This record gives sequence, C-alpha cells and structure tokens, in this order.
Amino acid sequence: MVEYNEILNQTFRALADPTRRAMLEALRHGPKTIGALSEPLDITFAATSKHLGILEDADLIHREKRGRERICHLQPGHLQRARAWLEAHAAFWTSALDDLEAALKEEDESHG
Amino acid sequence: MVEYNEILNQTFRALADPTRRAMLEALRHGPKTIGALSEPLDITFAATSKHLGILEDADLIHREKRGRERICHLQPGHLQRARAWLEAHAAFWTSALDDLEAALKEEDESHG
DNA sequence: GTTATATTCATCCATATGGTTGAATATAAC
DNA sequence: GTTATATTCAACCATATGGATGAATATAAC
Repeated sequence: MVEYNEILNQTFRALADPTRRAMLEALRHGPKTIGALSEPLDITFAATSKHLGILEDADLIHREKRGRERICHLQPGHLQRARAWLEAHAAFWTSALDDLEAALKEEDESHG
Repeated sequence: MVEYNEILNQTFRALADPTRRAMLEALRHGPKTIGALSEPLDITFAATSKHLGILEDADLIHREKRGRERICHLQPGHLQRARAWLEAHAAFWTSALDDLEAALKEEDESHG
C-alpha cells in the first residue's frame, strides 16, 4: 500500500515541473501519443517518456499500448488527493488568518 | 516580476516535501519559532532554516524577527494560485472524463 | 563585558532530477 | 524478410536537493 504522504509527495512533485504541467494541459484536449506530446515541447522522446513515467507513478496519466504507439490518457485518481489537501489547507489557512485578524481588531476596539 | 509558471513551480515544489508539509501543518496551530518547528522533526536548525527558505520563496510563510528568535507565520498568498490551478484542472479533468464516459455509454446504447 | 541562546551561513556529501545520446525492442509498411 | 517508425532502456552528465557539521552573527541574560 502506498501511503497517503507518499501519494502527496509524488503528486506535488509531478506537478512541480512546468514541462509536466504542459503535458497534462495538452492531454486536456484528448489522449495523445508520446510523439504528439513531445513535439511541441522541444525535448527528446526519451525525456518525454521519463516525464510520463513520473506522471504515471503519480497516477495522473496512464499509457495504453496500441500497436507500436502508446496513447496517453489523463487519469483523475490522485489529483483529487492533492486537491483535497490543498483545499483543506487553503480554507483553514484563510479562515485562521481571518479569525486572527478579527481577534486583533476586536482586541484593538476593546482597548480603544 | 515572478511569472505565473514560476510561482506554480515553487509552490508545488515546496509542497512536494513531507517535512515542509509537516511544517505548514504545525503552523496551522499558530506561529512558531524555528526551534519549536524543528524540535518534532528531528532535523537540525540549519536544515529547518533551509526548508523555511524554500517555503518563504514560495510565499507560503514569512519570518518575523523578534529579538534573537524568528517567528514563522503562515501566509496564504501563493497557495491560492496552486489551489486555483489544481481546482481548474481537477474540475475539467473529471468533467471531461465524465463526458467521455457519457459519450461512450450513449454510443454503446445507440449501437445496442 | 562575558556567556549562553537562536538562527543563519558556508561547506561538504550522497542522492535525485532533467536532460542527452545511442542501442534495443516492438510493431507496421513494403 | 527487410526496412522504417514509435517508444523505451541504459549510460552518462550537470545541476539541484535534503541533509550534516562547524563557524559566524545577533541578541538576551548575567
């Protein structure tokens, strides 16, 4: 079993690279072969393949073998985990800081 | 000006390390000194300081100098950027896959 | 002023990362 | 079967990363 923390590590790491984000964005317009993916990125097939390995480890895509080519598909899977983490923290964060601000203001008023 | 892509790089990179996520979680309970932060992490002050530098670069925290200590505070700033990116993609992603599924199902039914 | 405490800085180290290149593999086209 | 195409594999390289250690800095305590 891959633990939660490890999933977040892989997912955030996968998203931290602009080339990989570009790949995910390209895949929004539909599944693509490795060749089609690497073409606009100006890197070799091998480099593309490595990036896809990282995205696949993070469960953000999967590769389907079709003849001599591989078709890459988006896979929602762990993106939701990362999203949930961020969501929870962003929300708490903001509200905690709002509370702090409100508390400071109140304190200020009670002393004013 | 730090461009959008660079912000995402820094933010996701900052979040990709479990030690740094633990730090952010610790800071949810209120501001803390470097010492208080590093204590439960079992790493040196220097390592803690480096991690904080990365979190600060990503605009996720800021350090306030108070006497000989530094107080670390959460800072919502760029977390929202990362969140927005993930949010947009997760939403699109899921709905695109839902659409695909629906389309396949419909096609299936029209052929059945 | 001297000493203790909190933090950072400068090295240094092992490993990970993103990239390349050229060989290997698998399948399609002829 | 031979050749061409799509992709991966195996080195290899330069740089980044996460960590440690010991010296430096700044401030508090005495």
